[in-house]
Amino acid sequence: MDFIREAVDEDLRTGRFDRVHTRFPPEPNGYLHIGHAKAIWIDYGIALDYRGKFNLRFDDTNPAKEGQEYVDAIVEDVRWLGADFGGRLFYASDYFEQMYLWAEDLVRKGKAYVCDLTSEQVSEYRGNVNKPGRESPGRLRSPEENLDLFRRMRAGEFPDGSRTLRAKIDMAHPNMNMRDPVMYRILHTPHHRQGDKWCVYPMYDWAHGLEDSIEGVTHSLCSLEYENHRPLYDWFLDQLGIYHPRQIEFARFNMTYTVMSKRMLLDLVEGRHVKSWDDPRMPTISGMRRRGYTPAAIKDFCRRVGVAKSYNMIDVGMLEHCVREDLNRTSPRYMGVLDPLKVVIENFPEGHEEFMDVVNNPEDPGAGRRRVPFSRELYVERDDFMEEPPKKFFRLAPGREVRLRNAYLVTCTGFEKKDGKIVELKCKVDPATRGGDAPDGRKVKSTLHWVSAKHAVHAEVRLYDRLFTVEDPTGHEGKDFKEFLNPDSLKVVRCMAEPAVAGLKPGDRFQFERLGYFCVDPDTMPGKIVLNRTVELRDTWARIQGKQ
RNA sequence: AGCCCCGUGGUGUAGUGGUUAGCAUAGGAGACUCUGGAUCUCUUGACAGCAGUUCAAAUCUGCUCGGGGCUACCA
Repeated sequence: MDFIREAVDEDLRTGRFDRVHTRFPPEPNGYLHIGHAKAIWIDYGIALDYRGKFNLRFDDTNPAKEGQEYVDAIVEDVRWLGADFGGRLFYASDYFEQMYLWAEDLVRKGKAYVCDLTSEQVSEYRGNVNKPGRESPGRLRSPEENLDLFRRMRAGEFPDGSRTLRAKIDMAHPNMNMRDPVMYRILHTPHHRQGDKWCVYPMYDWAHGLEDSIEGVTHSLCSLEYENHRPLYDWFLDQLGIYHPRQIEFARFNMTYTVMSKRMLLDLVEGRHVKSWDDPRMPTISGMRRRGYTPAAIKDFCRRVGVAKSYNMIDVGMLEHCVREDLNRTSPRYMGVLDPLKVVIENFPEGHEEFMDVVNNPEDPGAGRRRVPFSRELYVERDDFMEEPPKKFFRLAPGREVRLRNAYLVTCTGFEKKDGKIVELKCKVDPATRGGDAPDGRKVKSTLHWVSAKHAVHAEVRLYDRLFTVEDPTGHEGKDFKEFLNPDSLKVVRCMAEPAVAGLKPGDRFQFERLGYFCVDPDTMPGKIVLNRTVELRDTWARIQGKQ
């Protein structure tokens, strides 16, 4: 039970509302990111918990920055996340006429006026936190004159920026938002849904409460930065005397090793530091989807992050934990080698091949089995062999016996070196251990993944690492966050995988045993498989190495 | 500086006058294991400070300190 649900409970108990209705109100000027997922799960989750309604509403009041591309992407992301808005998809721009009528209403009541100040003057007249503002000359005009001017603004008689409609509140208010905020600006810019119907557009503070009111929203949930706007939200609704929803603010979250603002994400895209909004390194919903994250993992993450009002920085490790937990249960396993080292099984006949019967997912008996070919020449992972193994290294080394997963126990009998680099391993199998167990019960300390050379499927694998080299790229004064971009955030390698991998389709997720979770990238074409590494498995050995 | 908000283990969060201050994650130790994965067990670690109210304070009050937000014709 978080503080928002407590407030909702209270409102229901006191009769302030007799139902619950929330909304998620994105501006279509960028792609959704993981922070939006949290907002969605608060909004939608509360609607679900209280059997209320949930709207997806585009807050499309600024045609200069918004576009249909973003609308489409956002709808797709919200659907994919699993927030079911049914037919409740709305647009603030559909309410422009009603908003305009209400604005005229305020003008008539003497609560709003047309201001002729330039934007620089408006800013100057506003004063600052220590100094009260000065009143605009427009304040003195009669309602009739203001009404005439406002109608002519709408009619397109004045150039962009020449006038605004402002609320008449208090130029000395300690809350800067109450110092006669601008309600409408003149903008001769076509709107992506309204075309050139309008040349005055409403500002957020004026529009948002009206949108909520029109839709019958009960709880208008938003982030902390709007706390100081609540008095204004309430003021407009009170002046109009219309249905009055309750705004409640919660803290958004930051995550280590990434950035979360639309502006910065746009900067990364436009500066070509990433390939696109859906680059798998991006914290965008589309990027995470492409990387292999699941809606369930993201939802679980949002649940664990919680809802509160304090500044917070979430360890990206938490997100990784959530996706591992989900994928561990649901992903079929395959074997693939990212850095191949050839192995010749000397006592295995040339040209002979066998098929090993393998469980697809040990966590899910229903996932079935498959057959994996085994032959004389194999690939194993290069770092699964050491010529001179340190203590605690349990994998292959000269004379040592290990298990090839689901196949045989093998012993390393020798290796070949060229220019100081190991190029080939020689091993022998114990034929009695077919399947992986020794009849005499002897144990080995390690199990390796492998791929039959002759049957191997080639794929391009994109290995992702954190986008930034520091936990908080925006927290270094005087430095641009892009200075901390990780030059190694993307590494592309070729991998050798077992044949079953050739049958996968874009979007399919799976585990490469011992390596991590991967998914098939949409760049995959006939004859070219492209895989993304979602996240590595927990790696105890890497930790031991790190300590040494 | 004016207004607003927030301070609980490393991180995130629960707690609503009486709790051995809970949970998750991360860290440590061990068990088990055909993934050094998963699973299981144990474990380190927190109420920003100072006063006050009270039999009793993380919880109520005041002050101090610390952090964040606000001064767009963006949202």
